[in-house]
Amino acid sequence: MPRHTINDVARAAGVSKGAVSLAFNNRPGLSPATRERILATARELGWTPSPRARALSVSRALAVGLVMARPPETLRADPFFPSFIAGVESELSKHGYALLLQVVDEHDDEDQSYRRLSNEGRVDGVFVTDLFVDDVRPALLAELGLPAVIVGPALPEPYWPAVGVDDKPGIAAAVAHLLELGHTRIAHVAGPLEMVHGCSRRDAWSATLAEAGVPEGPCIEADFSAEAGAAATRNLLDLPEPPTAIVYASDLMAIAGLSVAASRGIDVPGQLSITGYEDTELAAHVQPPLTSVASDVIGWGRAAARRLLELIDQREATPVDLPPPALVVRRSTGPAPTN
Amino acid sequence: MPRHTINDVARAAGVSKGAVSLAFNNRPGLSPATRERILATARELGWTPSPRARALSVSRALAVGLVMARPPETLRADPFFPSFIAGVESELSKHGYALLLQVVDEHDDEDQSYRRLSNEGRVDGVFVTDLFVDDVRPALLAELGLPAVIVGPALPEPYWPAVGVDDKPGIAAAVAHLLELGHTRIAHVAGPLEMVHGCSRRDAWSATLAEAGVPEGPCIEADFSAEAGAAATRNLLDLPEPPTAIVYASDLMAIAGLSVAASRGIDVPGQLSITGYEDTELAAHVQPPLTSVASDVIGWGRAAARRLLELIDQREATPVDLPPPALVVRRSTGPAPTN
DNA sequence: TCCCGCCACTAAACCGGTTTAGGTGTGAGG
DNA sequence: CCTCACACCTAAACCGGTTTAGTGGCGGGA
Repeated sequence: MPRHTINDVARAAGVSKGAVSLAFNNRPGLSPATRERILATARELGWTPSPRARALSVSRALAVGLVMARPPETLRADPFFPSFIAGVESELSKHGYALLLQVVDEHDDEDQSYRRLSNEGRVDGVFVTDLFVDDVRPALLAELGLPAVIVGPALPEPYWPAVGVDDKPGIAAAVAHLLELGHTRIAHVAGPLEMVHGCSRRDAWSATLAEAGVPEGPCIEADFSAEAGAAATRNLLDLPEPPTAIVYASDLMAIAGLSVAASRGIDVPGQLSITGYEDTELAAHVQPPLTSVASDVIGWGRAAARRLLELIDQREATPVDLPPPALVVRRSTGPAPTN
Repeated sequence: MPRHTINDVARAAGVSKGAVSLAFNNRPGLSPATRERILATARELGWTPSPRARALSVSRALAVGLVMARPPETLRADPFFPSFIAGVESELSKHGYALLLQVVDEHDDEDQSYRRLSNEGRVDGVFVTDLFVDDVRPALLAELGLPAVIVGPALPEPYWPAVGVDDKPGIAAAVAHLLELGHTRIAHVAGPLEMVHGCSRRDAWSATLAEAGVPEGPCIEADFSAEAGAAATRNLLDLPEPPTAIVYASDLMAIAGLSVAASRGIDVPGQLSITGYEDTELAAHVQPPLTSVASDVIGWGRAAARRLLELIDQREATPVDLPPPALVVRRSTGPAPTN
């Protein structure tokens, strides 16, 4: 069956196609009666304006892009994207927008990706995730004139539209929790420090300790992967004076760390307390259940999408208020060993 | 800067825009010299045909859709999609196609999603994942006339284009491995049996045991989530004669199971052997490292994309040959307890 | 009574490609 | 010398919407 077009609706309603367009974009210039008649006719015919044609004439793509630049290996276990995308989608679909996904392996390709998306006009805006400290992408996107929302903790330059849950309160809560339990040698297994969210979590850990007047424990840089988390843990435990608590920058690393401790016969939380970040589904189902930091990733996605659409339409930014990340205390944290 | 259009190129090359189109779709009717001149001019101007306009005139969307219908909660920890999407994308981008993503919470919404994607003409085809036994979607898509590729183990009706790694060999390998180790009470924690991949893994487990002449151990239906995996494990261990080995339909459930065993002081693999499915990154980093079944999900995504594009273009299907899933033996499996 | 302005609406141009129906120039065949 | 076919290219229609310029009718003020 050949789909209906605006012409069919116009003919059926006895008006010009211009009128149909006016009715559907509820623009002034039609009598209420005519408007209603047109809408009714369209409903009857089951007609809906074609995004393809609309996109061409309004010179908009009616889609936004998300480029995931991690190697698939790292991507595999990432619990963040599916939830984030769910939130994004729920907002986009309300406005007739679609989400275009790209996955590239190399960071070089990522630039190309944005370039192509932009000058093929496939998207009207993009999300930028996994920002690096000194990332070139904001500059690139500015040059391309492509609206972009940075997904992640706030940046130094506040004028760049970033939407994100500040991870500081989450990490701070974890550190505070450990301090309360009497720990004084609190280590950190960080994400890559060249990444903004790796760096900001490390800073939060460091700042919280400083505020409490407790000397900073050792910090090892890892890359959010289980492998690296395990290696970092081994290094920490091999220290002459190993920490009594480790704050990990991700659940994945924390779970790997848990397993390293177990394999060495180190009791968690008796001899070692461990906290994760992200509150993966699995966190509650490892042994012992992992204390972690949970944030509302879906709401975050929704907020980011809303902001991006505002940017595209050059509308005023509505303030986003996301709940701060919350510490979920489980059994991987306990009183500092007394010896 | 205003982007260039086909008209600019035509003018610059001193030809009509029709000629430019011919050159770019390398269609006959141009002398090699002219063709080359046009392409050179375009290259110089940095012009590339606009998918928007192309989509309108060829009546194609130049995009395909993927609808993820799981509740975000289940989606969160799913290691499948990111890799799969990476594979899909790598194939699509070669052909100027884009991937449109939708996430819906309810299965009812999923139908709506496909309907909308189809009759808004947003996509030329879709992937169908997480197929149910007696799923209505194939019928719906057939009715809509929307090309679709089912992602998952092969279906009863072979004429429906399905691309997937048959999970039978993987599960069979796991069961065979356990049998070799002397296990005779081998249980299964299944995915939802109303889902094709839940069902097919259960069947594979059952069939392999039958072929070996070993009586079927208990089978508990779960839903691929960690929570359900843990509950199922508790049930199995509470049996008067608990199994000595459990084959899980997913790593997530297996890891949760591992943790249940640990919390009860049951030694894995001394008293209980455990296998997962999917070979998540974490599998190698839990305690003990999990024996699991790995498949080439990226290659799978690539194959599915290739098939879908063929379907859309009404081309002949090139045979897909994906490596069968392979058993990765780690330390969660060992000889059956002797008592 | 005439003119002006406004409302409701239509006709046509436009977005940027593809595609089809010609149109021109050249060489071969009769 | 005329015709015909063919190779090469152009002009214009088309995809399905949006948008702008313009038209007809009607009420109100002078």
